[in-house]
Amino acid sequence: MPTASTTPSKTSLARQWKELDRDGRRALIVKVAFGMLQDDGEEAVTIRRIAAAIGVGAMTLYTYVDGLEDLHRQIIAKGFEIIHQNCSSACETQHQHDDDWMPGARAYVRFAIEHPNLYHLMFATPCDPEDEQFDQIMHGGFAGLHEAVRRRLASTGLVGKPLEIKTQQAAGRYWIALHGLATLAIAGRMQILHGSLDDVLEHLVDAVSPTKPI
Amino acid sequence: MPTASTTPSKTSLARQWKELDRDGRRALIVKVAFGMLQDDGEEAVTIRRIAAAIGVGAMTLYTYVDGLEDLHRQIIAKGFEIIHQNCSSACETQHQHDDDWMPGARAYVRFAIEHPNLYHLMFATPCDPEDEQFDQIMHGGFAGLHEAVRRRLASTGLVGKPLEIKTQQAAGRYWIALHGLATLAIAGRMQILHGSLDDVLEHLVDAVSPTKPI
DNA sequence: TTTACGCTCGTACAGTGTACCATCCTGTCG
DNA sequence: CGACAGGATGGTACACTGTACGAGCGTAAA
Repeated sequence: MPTASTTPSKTSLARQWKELDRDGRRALIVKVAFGMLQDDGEEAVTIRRIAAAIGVGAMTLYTYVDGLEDLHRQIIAKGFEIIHQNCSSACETQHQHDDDWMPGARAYVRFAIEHPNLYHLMFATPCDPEDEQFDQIMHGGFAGLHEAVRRRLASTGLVGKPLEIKTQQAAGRYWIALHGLATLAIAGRMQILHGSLDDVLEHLVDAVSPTKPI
Repeated sequence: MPTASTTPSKTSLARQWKELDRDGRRALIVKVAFGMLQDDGEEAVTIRRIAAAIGVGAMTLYTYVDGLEDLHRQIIAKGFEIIHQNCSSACETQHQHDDDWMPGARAYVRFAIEHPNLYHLMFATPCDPEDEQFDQIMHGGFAGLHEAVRRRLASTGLVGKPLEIKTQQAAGRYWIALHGLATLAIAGRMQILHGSLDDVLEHLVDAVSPTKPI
């Protein structure tokens, strides 16, 4: 009885597990947890459930992952990789001189809506400024957005000299708007706004995109 | 040894409890839970802990509250009341013909930053469109924001006829921006943006505020 | 062969929400 | 005044959670 679910069978996972080395097993754990987050929500991501899915004792996971929080960090890092990739490729597909801000914005919001549990985990998990690993991940994710904004501004002639701070601030506002829309949409709070999500997004991007030289 | 904590002593709560009627006890439970959320975070809001704080058995709470989810709903409703009140009074204090959008925006973001756990609970809790109680609460909260935006637009002459849909959409964008900033600030993600929070807020509000007649 | 080390996981502890049900208290009726 | 009914109370229990501890194991080095 094959199902449409992306979850591999337990026996398949057990076979994979046996053949993998340390890093591979670590990756497999994250992958399984990732799938569970996607399919069943954050509360379903449980050490015992993951272990059972792979076909291994619960305590075994602790040999490869430093507890549930660490596992969450791994999932978040993977999430930032994906969103970075999605938005980058969405920006690439348009012509360089096109000043259309929408494809990247749409890719961002679509990612959030298609991965609500993941997006929530990525941004609702509080991170302390001391954690340099988290800082690394965040900067990596934001760097992609900033780069896209910088190039777009350059292509439209809105920025002559490389005013890093200014473009970073503009990217920040862009990000804030996208993030606000994404989180409200995920939480099911968009129904009280009139108009389709795409319309809202378009007007929002229009409002927040720099139209004067900065 | 008096502390600065807002948490009343257990004996005091037990005394209150005895003197209260059904609704009063229900309100007391929500109040205690509210304080715990504020002081110790969402995970600390526990049936057993609340019951212990009041000095009553855990199962007793179920006579007044329909489980933890219902309790969360009560807290969320209280949160919307407060944010509505804060933003309204902030908007009132400025002159009617003043087109400054900042006081209300500042009040909104300040509320979120001063009540991070509450704000997170209010907006991260997914609500299904069927739940009309939730719908009621949401509409109440948003109505205040919409009203403020509508009056401001009217005072600046940007809207002649009462174009409800348009002003509601404008209010939606305003809200999305504030919400995005608030959630990123709460999650500690603002450090990678340059400039103070107030600067970011000012530029953001400037970008998202309607400047042409709509 | 002996020793050492890392992987595995059964057991256990301290939590969680909450269902069930015996007890008790209180208000009402005979 | 006594008896009964109904709601409030909370002890116990079940199914979960994360994870600490330590015993058993296979493999590799000495």
